[in-house]
Amino acid sequence: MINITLPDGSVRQYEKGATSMQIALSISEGLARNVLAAKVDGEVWDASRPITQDASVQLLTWNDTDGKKTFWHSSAHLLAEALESLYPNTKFGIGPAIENGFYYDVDFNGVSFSSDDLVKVETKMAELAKQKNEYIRKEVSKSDAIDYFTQKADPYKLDLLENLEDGSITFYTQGNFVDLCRGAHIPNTGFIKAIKLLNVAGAYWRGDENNKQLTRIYGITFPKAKELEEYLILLEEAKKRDHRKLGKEMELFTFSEKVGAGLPLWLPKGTVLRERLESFLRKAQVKAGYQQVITPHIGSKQLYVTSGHYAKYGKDSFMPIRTPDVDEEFLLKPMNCPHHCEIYKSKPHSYRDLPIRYAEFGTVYRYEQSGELHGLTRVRGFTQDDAHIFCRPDQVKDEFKKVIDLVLYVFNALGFEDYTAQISLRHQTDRSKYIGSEELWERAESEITEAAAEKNLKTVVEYDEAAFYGPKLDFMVKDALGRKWQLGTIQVDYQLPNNFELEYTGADNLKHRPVMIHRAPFGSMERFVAVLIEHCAGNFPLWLAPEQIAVLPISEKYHDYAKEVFLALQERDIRGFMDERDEKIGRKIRDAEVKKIPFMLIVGEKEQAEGAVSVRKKGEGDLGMMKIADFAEYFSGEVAKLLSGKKEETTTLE
RNA sequence: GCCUAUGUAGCUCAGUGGUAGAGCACUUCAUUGGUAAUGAAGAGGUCGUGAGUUCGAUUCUCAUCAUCGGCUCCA
Repeated sequence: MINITLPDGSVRQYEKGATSMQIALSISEGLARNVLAAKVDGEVWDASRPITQDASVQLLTWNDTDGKKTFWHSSAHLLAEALESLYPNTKFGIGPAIENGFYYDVDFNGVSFSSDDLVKVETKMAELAKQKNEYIRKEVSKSDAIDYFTQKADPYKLDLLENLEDGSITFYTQGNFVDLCRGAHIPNTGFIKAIKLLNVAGAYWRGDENNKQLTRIYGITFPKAKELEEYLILLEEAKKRDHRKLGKEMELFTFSEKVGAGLPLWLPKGTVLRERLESFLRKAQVKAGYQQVITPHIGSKQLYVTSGHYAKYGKDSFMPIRTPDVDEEFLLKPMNCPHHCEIYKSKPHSYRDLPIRYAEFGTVYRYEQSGELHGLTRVRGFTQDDAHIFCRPDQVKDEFKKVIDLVLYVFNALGFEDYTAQISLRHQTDRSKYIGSEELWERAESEITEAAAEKNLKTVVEYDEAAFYGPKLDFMVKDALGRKWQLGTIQVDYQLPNNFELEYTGADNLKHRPVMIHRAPFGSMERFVAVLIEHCAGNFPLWLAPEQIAVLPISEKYHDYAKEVFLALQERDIRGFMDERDEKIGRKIRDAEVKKIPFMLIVGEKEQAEGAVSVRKKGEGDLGMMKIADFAEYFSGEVAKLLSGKKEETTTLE
């Protein structure tokens, strides 16, 4: 007999060789029907795999992340089986589960395949799923495995096998399809009830552009048809929130081929939005002890040679600008920090002066690869809400914590709750790509980690994600389509102060080197606005909305009064427009709703007589009549509510 | 940069080897209205750009630019 510990801590006894499926059956039949796999001592196993010694077992169903992953990974095998039966010469790369679904990288050996062919494959998959073929695990020796794939002439599987150790190699078979696979899998293909292949894309074998490009087929599956329907509706909803679509519709920004790819043009309404965000942050930064600075858009190449960035990124950058007479070279500013270092150097500093915090909404230019450009989230010219903190080594942790406070204040005020804080550290073993001493790195890494812990941040640690000059703490959020974007970032840098030979005079009257912290709560204005648009589906917080009110006269007779109302509110910094078109009120309201205007002010005979407006709130309807001054007060109250409440700070209407 | 797809009016999209159409938006006229679309008329495009095939190209071919979905990269 063996002892099986269940997640609730209870221990049950089973025959040696019992399977997770049998354990599930002993608990309840309903559970057994839903078991996809099991975690045995922390490792995901097939539910049919015999357990031969005492173990802790967690049964996995669709409700567990690992259950879903197993389900999707098994679906990838089903996709491969369908492809092999439809396109017999196909060679297979890898087919993992991903966050939402799965993909399989395949080589069609010259046979053309496009998204039009997906339906055919889906149909085949559904047909194979109905056969309820079991996923059968088999341990094989390395030589047998090599023989099998040599005979099958699959170079990718042979390549994978090279890195596997004899004795740990398993094959999985379902129906007529055999795959090299670690597992685990769901019991049989019958669990897969709803299948959707989403798109086709190219992907290099092993992610290396020197290798052959394979065809990657993305798909998603569900145990119930209804869940697939819901997922597809969700995708549709996400598309409606796409910042590129809303940005165009709401006239926030545009691009022009003539201006150049990846160079956004901010339209008047987008500019209002951006400037509101900037002044919001500027205000918070003044309170936090930052000083605003301004630096030019180009800088001598020598500046970036000094900083070390030219050596690392110069060749991928925009080409240097040359002066006509002297042989001088200038770069479009790819970053603000070297400029700020020179500001720091413009006068001597005492340890008493530190920390010094220079902030700048600095526009930078980077030559991003053409295939990488994407709306406002990935562009070639963008404005960072940058700042550099120059401090003493003993101040790093405290400053770091203050920056975390600032980032959280910004996120709170804007309603971002679903973010991840990622601590990016060095590669665990390979230290070759980093500059700076081991001692400084260790110190920086531990201080970041401690600061995050002391601020109770929920964090994930990622190795090999640090910048080459120091570790960082990044705030990641997801866009409407589930893609993750880095917004805020905080980075410790012991290197740049060295390169620029920054100094301060210590209490000991000796020269010391300050530490730099780079930080940007928004990241870049472009990316932040993009994510914000998707986050709120274009329904911006009242204080940010480019147009906060629409004054809608019932008819031409009340245009003069409407103007009076509009000017009175403009006087109080309330933004908006008058709709003086020759349309009926119903039409004006509809158009204002579609344009996502937060407040509609309807004025007609009654309102004019009483010096009032009829207030209609977007999405909620008629709020009734108010005197103009009362509305202005109510409005300011709403703004204040949005900006306060969540945190200690309050900001008044700007 | 690489692979796949796409590019027609301000926007969303039809369409064809014989020099283009719809809806919305826009303009004009009528209408002066009370909480999600008043009616009528009109104007608007060298069909992304360049070259080739052809009697003739928006349509076919090639190149190029941009965009889409990925890959790689990201100070």
